[in-house]
Amino acid sequence: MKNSIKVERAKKDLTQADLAEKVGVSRQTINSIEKGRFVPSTILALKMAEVFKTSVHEIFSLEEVDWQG
Amino acid sequence: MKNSIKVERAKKDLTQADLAEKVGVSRQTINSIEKGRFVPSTILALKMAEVFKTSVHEIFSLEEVDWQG
DNA sequence: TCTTTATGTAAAGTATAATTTATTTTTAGT
DNA sequence: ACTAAAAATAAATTATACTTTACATAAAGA
Repeated sequence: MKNSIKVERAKKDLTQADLAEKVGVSRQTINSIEKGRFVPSTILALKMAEVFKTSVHEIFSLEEVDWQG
Repeated sequence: MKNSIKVERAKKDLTQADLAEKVGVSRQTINSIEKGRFVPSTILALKMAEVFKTSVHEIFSLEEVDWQG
């Protein structure tokens, strides 16, 4: 799964720590998601969408590999 | 978090088992998510949206309680 | 009634999301 | 070059999504 968290943060001028605080997780969790190491829960994705005032689809998108396995 | 999986399944005439097979999880996992016992991963939510040909937001929505805690 | 299909739950186990603490590396500003 | 903020990463721990197996119930049809 790809994500555009870094771009959305830039648009709103938010640091990873800022975003973490707004959605209620740790700074490292945001970093791990942004780097593609963790797949966030749907609740967390919806919260990010709300903070960025956009849709989940604008932030996260499936890749072919996500349908394999 | 609320969800309208049952309604979306009805629209597409899919059983829990049908949906499970399409998104690659077990039937019990679908049941647990539909009943609100499990919060799905963002990958799973995106797959459901694709199967239902709609958005994650149409299927899942945050409640006040999700922002507490 | 008997059978089949769909659903709801539960317990035990595995995989992984998320936390905490900590260190290192980048980046930006002066 | 120096400093400070931001970002990247890691190890250990905790919480929880998801699987598997299993059983129970309700509805519909033969």
